[in-house]
Amino acid sequence: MPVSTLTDPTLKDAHNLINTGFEHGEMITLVGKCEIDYDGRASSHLPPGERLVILKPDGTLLVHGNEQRKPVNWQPPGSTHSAHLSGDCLIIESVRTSPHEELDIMFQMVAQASRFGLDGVSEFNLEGSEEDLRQRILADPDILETGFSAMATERETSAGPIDIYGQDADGTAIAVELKRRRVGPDAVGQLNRYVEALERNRPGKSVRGILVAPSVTERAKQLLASENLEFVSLTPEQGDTSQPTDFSKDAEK
Amino acid sequence: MPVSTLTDPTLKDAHNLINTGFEHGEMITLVGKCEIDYDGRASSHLPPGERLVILKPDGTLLVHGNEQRKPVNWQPPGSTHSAHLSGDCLIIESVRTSPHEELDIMFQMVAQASRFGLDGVSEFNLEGSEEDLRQRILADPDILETGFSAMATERETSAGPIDIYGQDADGTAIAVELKRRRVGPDAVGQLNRYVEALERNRPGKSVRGILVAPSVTERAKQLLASENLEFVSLTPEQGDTSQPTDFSKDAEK
DNA sequence: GCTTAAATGTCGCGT
DNA sequence: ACGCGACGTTTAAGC
Repeated sequence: MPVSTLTDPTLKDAHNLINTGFEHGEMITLVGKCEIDYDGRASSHLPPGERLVILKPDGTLLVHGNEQRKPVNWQPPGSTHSAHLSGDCLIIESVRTSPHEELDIMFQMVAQASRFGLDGVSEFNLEGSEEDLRQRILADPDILETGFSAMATERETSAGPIDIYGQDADGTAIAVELKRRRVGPDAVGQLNRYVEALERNRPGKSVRGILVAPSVTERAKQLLASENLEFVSLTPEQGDTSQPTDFSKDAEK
Repeated sequence: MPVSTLTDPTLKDAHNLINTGFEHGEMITLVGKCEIDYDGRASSHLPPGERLVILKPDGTLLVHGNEQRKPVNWQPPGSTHSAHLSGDCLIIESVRTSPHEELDIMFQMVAQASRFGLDGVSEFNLEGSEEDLRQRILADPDILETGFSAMATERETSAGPIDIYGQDADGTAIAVELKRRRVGPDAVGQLNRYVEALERNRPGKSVRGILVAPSVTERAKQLLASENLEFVSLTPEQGDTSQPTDFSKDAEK
């Protein structure tokens, strides 16, 4: 796993390293003082400052400062990168199409330039997702409500797809919206759209709407009540008995 | 702007560099082969593979592969990092509290280790945000609708804050929801929640709801119609006459 | 600290 | 390519 690193290189040497990295489809990192312009979905300008710049072979570009998880500037995968020297600056240009977005990084000084290859993507499985919550309910529908039976997942309505569509012991239709974590008003609005869409399609017949999540906020609880929707507390993970002290914040139906 | 870099260091030397970086409040980057476990809001495991790891002095941790804008694993700012040698591994531990989240990175091999300081945050102003759109309307309310007058921004309702609350030439109340880009059903649901909250609070009096965005999707248009809500096409930027070919996709009131 | 909604959100999946 | 919704969303602002 070879890494080529230049410390305090001339801009010309940094430029050469970058181009070699491009040719080999490698990762490139640059540390130095630079000024940055972005124009695309929005636009921004960063005055000269010290940053870490990362170029990935898939066209991703990241600019990181010394704080925050989010890059201060970036380009998404698929962008096209190029580097050139102009006067006393090393300029990195990144262009994306559809939508058109452009990012220009002007380096006054490069303190470090590196290039290296990384192996491809490896197996990665995340546990605790909304999909896990769905599987939990489909495997044992009674945990949602005694007598519940699932009839479809991702059932289409004019307002969008319902996570689980089913019926209760009486045969009344139920729309179930799943959330992996505590929810606010947005999730209630989502469920409400689906229920209203179903009711518009089957006039006269009522449809129950059930929001399934670990818990709901107070405002969401009020909205559920005013829309005549229901809530069932479930987590994606089976034996999740976390935060017993937070029990007071769990909203019940 | 001093950068200390080690190429193909022993794990012991890499360990020393990391601890020195911690002491000095510096950025640290590591390139090497590692295995990663995460447990917190969800949980995941990454088998051994080559990655770029970034540690920021504010407690941020990023793990990047050779693709994607998003890190494959991370810890948010405020996390606590530590490094130690264990057998033939260099282990980085990161812990976050509230919620408790833990990330363990086990390096089998380090190809590059660096530490360097970056100067603080600098001026950064983004243009084209929803706030810009709001300013545009407040400066000239007629661009929304002739006779419109704004009475409040972020006006609170039982369903949440309305972007702009005002009235039309007839004195009828209007809730305005702003979006900086083309919107889907979620934005319609949001506006609808606000309008219904206002109507619940002032029974008998009707409230108009206007969604302001560059354009809406077809489904959103249908939802607007079924909820009796309106749409006005505006962009955050003044002279934004982009995508004339997309005009057919702009929904009109 | 919790809630709420914006974001250059990003990302994957479906049409 | 666009629509749609999940995401360990992250982040900021208000309370």
